[in-house]
Amino acid sequence: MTVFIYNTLSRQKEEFKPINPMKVRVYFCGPTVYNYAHIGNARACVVFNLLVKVLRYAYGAAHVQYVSNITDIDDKIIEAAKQSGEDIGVITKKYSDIYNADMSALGAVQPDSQPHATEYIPQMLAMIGKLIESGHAYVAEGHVLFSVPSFPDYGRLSRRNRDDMIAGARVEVAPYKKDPADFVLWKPSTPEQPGWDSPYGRCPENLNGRGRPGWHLECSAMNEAINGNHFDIHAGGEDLIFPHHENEIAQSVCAHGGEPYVNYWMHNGWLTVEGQKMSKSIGNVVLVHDLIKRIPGEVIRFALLSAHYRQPFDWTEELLQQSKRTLDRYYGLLRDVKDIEADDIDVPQIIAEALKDDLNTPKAFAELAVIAKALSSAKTEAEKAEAKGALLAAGRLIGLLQQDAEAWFRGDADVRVIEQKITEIQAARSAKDYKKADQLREALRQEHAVSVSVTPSGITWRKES
RNA sequence: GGCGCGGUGGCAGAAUGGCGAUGUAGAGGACUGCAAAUCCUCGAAUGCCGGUUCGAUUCCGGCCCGUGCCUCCA
Repeated sequence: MTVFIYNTLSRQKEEFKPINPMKVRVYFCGPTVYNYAHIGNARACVVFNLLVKVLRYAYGAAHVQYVSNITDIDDKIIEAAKQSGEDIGVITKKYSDIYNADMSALGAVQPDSQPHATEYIPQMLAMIGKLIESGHAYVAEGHVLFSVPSFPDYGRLSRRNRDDMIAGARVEVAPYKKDPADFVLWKPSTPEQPGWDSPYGRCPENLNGRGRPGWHLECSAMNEAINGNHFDIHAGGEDLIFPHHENEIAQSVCAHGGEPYVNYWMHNGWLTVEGQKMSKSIGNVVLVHDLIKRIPGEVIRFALLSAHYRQPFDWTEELLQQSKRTLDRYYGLLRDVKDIEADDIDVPQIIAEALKDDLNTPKAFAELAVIAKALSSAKTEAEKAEAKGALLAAGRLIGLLQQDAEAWFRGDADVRVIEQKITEIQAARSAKDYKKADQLREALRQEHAVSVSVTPSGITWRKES
């Protein structure tokens, strides 16, 4: 039952104690939708999706609430709209749909709730109102700013103090900030920019007071509305520790009279591509959307989970190919026992324990390999049924190996045509006309990218990728 | 400059105060008309220097190397 989680707040692995075990609440910082999701976005999504699966396994599916947002108002989106000439709503709809489709392809389940920032503007304004009232925020030149000195605990998550931040600041401090560390809750919009009516920022340039939220505010407001003032787990990439999550804590705690915000903060490690930082300027951004055109999503999922989520992770073509080979092997084993009914058993405890121990997926994968070994070397039907059951149960929890084994190897091949050729090969082999059989095999490879294997129980084939 | 993370066999990647998993790649063998798959066997690793200890890869200190955040970022 016990789940252990590495908590960024304490920088230690801790036993997870839910506020209410009947309703464990998890929030994962979702994407800003103005572009395709890249493999780094996918890592975070897949990892914390697995966390939700593991929590559901431990606490019961009905007792875990998984919330992940869509940021659909942001200056980057405004910029993208200007560039493409498309309406902001069109862009955000398009890319949030693509995001969800791409993540589904990686076996990520949809969150129970996927709030959009623009649906929570009234809640954000209400929160701003509370912060101003309580002296934690102030209005200046059309902006509303959070007053960092008003929150003594500021910096606890990211372990930095204000003096350090000011000393290391690389950006010029906006003149309207009372304190250099203060951050924006609300900012004025020009007539062309999207904006919502607000009591703030009425000035000669902005007579109607229209404005838009700062980046950090949405998560605080949406969590307040959906997860409550105080909930269990908040997750995201490690780059979000500062300033995003630090600021969220400040807003939420101060808006709620000092009530704690989140008990466990989880952050996944950064990802590089072939040893380099992924960046547009290098041109090595790996998009999930492109990847799934040539590789099964399950292979990508396997690759992403092959390293521990907090470790730095290098995304390489070799890793991808190795992941493919491993899954091929497992599905091959499952295909060999396709006529044996799997025992209906629970997830092997050693695997469940590994996953409950701060998502130790490499350990879980190692044990998966041990089970696969047991399956491949099983002698009796009973042994095979048991090992098959264990492999499938473990795969179900991790989100792997749930496809039909035959279908896995067929890919997009034309089954009828291939099967016809296989029959011909079979006939040639029966007649011991190996030359003809080999010619037919070679033809299948050339024309259909299909490789044929002869096994004691018959001929199998697979589509090569 | 401030804060943080990492350095384990060719590669990937866990764990651990005392026998260092697992996968992959490699070598040999079995099986096979051939090939593939599978099975059996094998070699191969804790960045450097100190300290604590009977014993350190693990704990502590220093160093080197790599890397992230401090500005939008998963």
